[in-house]
Amino acid sequence: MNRYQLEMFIMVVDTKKISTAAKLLNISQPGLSSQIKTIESYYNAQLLARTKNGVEPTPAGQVFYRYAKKILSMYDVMEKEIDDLLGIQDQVVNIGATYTVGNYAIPCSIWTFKEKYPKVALQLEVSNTHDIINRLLSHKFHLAIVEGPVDIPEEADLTCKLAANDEIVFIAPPTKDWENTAMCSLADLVDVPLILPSPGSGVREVFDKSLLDAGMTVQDFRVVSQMSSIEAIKSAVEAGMGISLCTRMAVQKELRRNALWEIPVHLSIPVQFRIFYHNNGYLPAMAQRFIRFIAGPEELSLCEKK
Amino acid sequence: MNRYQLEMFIMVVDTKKISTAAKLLNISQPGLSSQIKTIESYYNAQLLARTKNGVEPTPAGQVFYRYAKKILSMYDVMEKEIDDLLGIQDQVVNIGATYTVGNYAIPCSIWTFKEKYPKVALQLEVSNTHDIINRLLSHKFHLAIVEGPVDIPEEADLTCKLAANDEIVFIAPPTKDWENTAMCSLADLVDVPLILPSPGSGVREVFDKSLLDAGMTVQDFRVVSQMSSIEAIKSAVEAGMGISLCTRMAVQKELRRNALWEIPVHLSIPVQFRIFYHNNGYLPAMAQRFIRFIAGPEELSLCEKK
DNA sequence: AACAATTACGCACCACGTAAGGATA
DNA sequence: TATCCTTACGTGGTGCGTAATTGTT
Repeated sequence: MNRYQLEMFIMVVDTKKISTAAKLLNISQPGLSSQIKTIESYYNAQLLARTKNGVEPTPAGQVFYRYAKKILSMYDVMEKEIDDLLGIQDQVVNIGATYTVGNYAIPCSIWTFKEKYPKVALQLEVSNTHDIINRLLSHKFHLAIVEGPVDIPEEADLTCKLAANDEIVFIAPPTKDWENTAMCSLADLVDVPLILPSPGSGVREVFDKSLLDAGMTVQDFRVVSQMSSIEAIKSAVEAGMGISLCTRMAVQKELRRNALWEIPVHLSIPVQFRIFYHNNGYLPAMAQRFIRFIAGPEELSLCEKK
Repeated sequence: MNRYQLEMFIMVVDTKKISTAAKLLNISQPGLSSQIKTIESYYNAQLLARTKNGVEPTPAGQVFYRYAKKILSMYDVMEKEIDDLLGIQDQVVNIGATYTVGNYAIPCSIWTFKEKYPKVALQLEVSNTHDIINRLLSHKFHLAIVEGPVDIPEEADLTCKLAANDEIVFIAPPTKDWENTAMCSLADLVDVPLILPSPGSGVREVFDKSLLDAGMTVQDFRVVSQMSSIEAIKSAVEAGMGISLCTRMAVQKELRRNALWEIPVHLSIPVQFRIFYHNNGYLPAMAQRFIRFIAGPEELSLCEKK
């Protein structure tokens, strides 16, 4: 029985679905299923009753749920007490992040992390992938968080961890033209005015790569503009200049309040948020805590709500 | 972080030595060392200070120790509460055990287990290895605990778990002749009157096998008697009929109060206590709890005190 | 020499991912 | 067909054992 299993079980009970819990935990659904089964056979008791659409805890499962939370909070309190002894609360952690990550994913995480360690100083700098990685390599950051593919020099001794999964969505202005758009393919969009993220941005890299897989290039589209700022892109789309694309996380709010509409495209383009840090370089304890907070299997953050 | 790691850390702090803790946990010393290191790097804090002979907890280690105990007890309380819901407290568990195990190792474990589950009915039957295994195979027992080598038919679908490690000791009457006996070899004992456990007993099997490795047989010794009852053997040795051998566990008390003396022999003869149960046969939840209690990595029992 | 811990290295198991199957609306 | 869970199976990471090294009494 380990901490991560408690975390997993709690997530399943909270979401009432193994599948969505798996998504939030960034693991596969069968993987989570089998973990649940491991827990159940440990107590040889059924903890979850499989309902028509999902699962719900049995009485024994409810007991487990209650104690799992207690035990996890006990772990947290312990860690905090240890941290008090170590005197690491006011350490400075320098974080480099790319635009999407730095503007949309990280702020909430920093906020949450600060609730745990109010005195910690998290210095966040946002730039493009290339720049961020370079500055990590020259030890300007303790850690870097980027989206999309990254070129790391062979000789660099970096650790890489998955922080979160997101996907690229196509966004359109909330006008009649785009009302109730049917599920479409990339080919259906080639004639529509398209605003692209500038080359070098993570989203653009992912998009280019996925076009390549589909046997297409950006040349095939009617590109009306390229912009590097995500806010600029969103404004342009809202203003009706064309459609565009970005990570779901970046337009979560707009989609929710219908400031932008999502174009349902048949192709799913996943984007990985990854965290990098020096393998053997000295890491302040607090930086390590933050890494675990973001990317550790047993803590979930990057405040994504699905 | 998992339950077993908490258990391990507690054991290390309690014994103040990684090596003896490893023995009690039935794992290798380097294995335990590396687990400790894993825990330390998880918090990236030193939890144990390496002293001249052993280790002692740092302040942070003491915090960890305190919470580890709390968390473990919370797990226990949870399990009990789940068991209440399952209504398994008064299940009957049939245990078969060989003489050494049944008379010396198990009783204390049963006692301890009953503290946890007062209403459980543990039926213990003691016989020789062959008989015990046969009756397990014909489902007369839920589980069997035996010492020494066991012949299991190919087709039998049994699970085997290590319950504990012990070793064979040579015992002599507490007389002048045996006072301050120097470390000796098997060869030095061939002319001494020897009382052997009957063939078929676990200890005898282990002994025969280890003689074989040394290129000897029982014929080489001056065997004055063979007895199946361990108590009879002990009485005979105490009465001065000769020397004999048995597991350390079986003569722990006598050695401590000097009713018997141990002959320090250069050869170490380990004895394994193993627990067997049907793989696919139905196991009452309580039997599974008992197995975990005896052989599970995260609970230690078989009340051996070293 | 005996004991205690660490380092190095290899194997074996298990967690987890992919793919396919079954059940329900 | 879409959703949700399970089963089957292959692979990589790691827990742990053996052996060798260092340090201490």
